[in-house]
Amino acid sequence: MAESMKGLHRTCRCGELSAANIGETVTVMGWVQKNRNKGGLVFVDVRDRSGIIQVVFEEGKADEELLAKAASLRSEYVIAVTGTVERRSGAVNENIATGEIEVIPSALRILSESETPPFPIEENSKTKEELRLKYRYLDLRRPDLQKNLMMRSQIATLTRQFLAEEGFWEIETPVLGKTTPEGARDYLVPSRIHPGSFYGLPQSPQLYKQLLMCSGYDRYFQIAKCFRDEDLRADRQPEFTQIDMELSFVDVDDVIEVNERLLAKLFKEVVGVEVSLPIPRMTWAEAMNRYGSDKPDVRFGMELHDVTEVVKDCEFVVFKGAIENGGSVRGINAKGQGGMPRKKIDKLVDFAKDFGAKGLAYIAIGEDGAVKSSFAKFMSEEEMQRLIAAMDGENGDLLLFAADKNKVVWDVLGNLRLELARQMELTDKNEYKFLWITEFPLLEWSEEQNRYTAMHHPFTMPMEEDLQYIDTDPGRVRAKAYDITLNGNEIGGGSIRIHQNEIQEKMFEVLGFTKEQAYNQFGFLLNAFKYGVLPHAGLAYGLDRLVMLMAKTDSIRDVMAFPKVKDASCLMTEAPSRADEKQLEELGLKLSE
RNA sequence: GGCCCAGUGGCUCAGUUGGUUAGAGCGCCGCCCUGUCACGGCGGAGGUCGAGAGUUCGAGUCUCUUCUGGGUCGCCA
Repeated sequence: MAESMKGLHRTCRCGELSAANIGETVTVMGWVQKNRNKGGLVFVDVRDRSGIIQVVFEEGKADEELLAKAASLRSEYVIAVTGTVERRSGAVNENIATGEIEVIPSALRILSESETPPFPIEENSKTKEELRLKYRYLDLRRPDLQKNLMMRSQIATLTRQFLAEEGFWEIETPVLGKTTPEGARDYLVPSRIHPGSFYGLPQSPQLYKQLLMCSGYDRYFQIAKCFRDEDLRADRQPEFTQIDMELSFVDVDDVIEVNERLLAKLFKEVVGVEVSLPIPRMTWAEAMNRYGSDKPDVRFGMELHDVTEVVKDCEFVVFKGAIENGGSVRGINAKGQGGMPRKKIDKLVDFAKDFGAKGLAYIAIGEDGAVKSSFAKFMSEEEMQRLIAAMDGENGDLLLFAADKNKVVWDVLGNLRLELARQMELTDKNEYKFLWITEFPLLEWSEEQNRYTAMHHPFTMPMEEDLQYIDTDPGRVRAKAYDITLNGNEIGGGSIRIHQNEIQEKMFEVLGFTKEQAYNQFGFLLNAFKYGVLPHAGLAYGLDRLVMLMAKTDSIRDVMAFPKVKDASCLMTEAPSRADEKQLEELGLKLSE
């Protein structure tokens, strides 16, 4: 039978008690973690978000009724205990923070009973995620999730504090906005008042924050919910949170400077990591050439070597063909992996094929210097030696080569490099290596759409010195865009925005928009730009991903309270669900099936 | 949309080349136990082996289909 807490007042949380409280009378409330009944002596562990405290019911000290009540406690009952804090008369438990004290109770109330939970409420759960997500409210009782969400809260609080001190105003922007065809697929919300019309949920507050700059708000930030209707990944959810900011009258260095100090503060205060400033910068071109990635993990080397020049005259058709088609031949050197069994190398070849490679050429150098290679028969001895030398190949090394269009070669070797690092255990989760990536290409050719698309977004400022190529060679134009990366993850990105109407219109033209289409979609921005628009720039972090890295987990779901599963549904609420006929009718919607 | 992995009592798992009545640990229920904290002792309950079809004298095990969850490619300005 559930009892009332009337007349009781919680004096502190369980884990807040220490030897300093010895002798005090306290009232704690929480969940029964464990009941250890020794007969005339009952130990009850009480848990709340702060930790665990042991309560000891002893025959003689506690009356018979109290002892019987204690014995009746089961896991996850909610109880209130009033008693005195005492030094443990038994052994100290070194494993918990309150291990040298215990509460000797004078009163016990059962505020709520509980069914046996479907899985144990404990740290380092081994229970399948599927079940934990169905009972997320129980999963969230576990200390590891509580720790992660506490860290998330701390990060949000520190961010607000820091940005406020730097002169940023926190301003909310609409969630019901205008749908835009550029970029990711929008979530649509039907309008009841305008049947057939839809709001789009924001993929980011991009346009609103630019307009706020136009309106003179100078510095804005928001911890903003964003939505993208695309397939999920371990680090991607359909709704996620950005730390979003925008600044007026600034250039690249200004944005980077304030953000470096923000990152340094967060890492220092939340995880005790000193970030040495300034954070190194690397151009996109250098990142691709050295690491095959625009978010390189620089905790380890294994850089790409461009060997196109070395092999350009050889008879190996794979290399030759790639070069003749305007591509390149590049390789990576997996140090000490020369003895890798053939089967494992074949697995790497399959891995490479997943990223578009037609194959993977290799040279395995034995400890004795004997060379095994998939293409040795097409090369002279001298060509082989030159290639090995170009790769810094030594005895015991495994050299892997990709030959194709640059984009494919980068992608294949960039990912292969990460896979090998994983196999060779070259990375350390406790090491944090930040890197800015700058000078991204402005545009990207889309085979599917047969046109250029914006690599960042259509409001990104081209680099002045490249503007001359925008008509003749648009792919060559670099952007004033920057990403902040950490250990091979993009944790944030931003750009200087276009603030000249003629450049903005030019941009839409290059993207294949007619003037009419551009005004139809973004007219409010283009119009705003007619009335005194200032230079401005911004940046946005993926908060979930940032917390994930700081909490050292592998899944974004571990740092969100109520995440969705792979097919974007929620196992707990069973959202999304079908709307009833009346709702659909009001919205003017008819389903086709 | 493609590919890969997993699904066996409440939880985590084992289950041999297809072969009697599918096991273990934890949890749960009952009894006992005054210093436990992974408490201990004794006893007990609990399974359509994700679902469906097929092969077979016989399927947890083999085949096909399907469902659920995870990872990933495409996709994600």
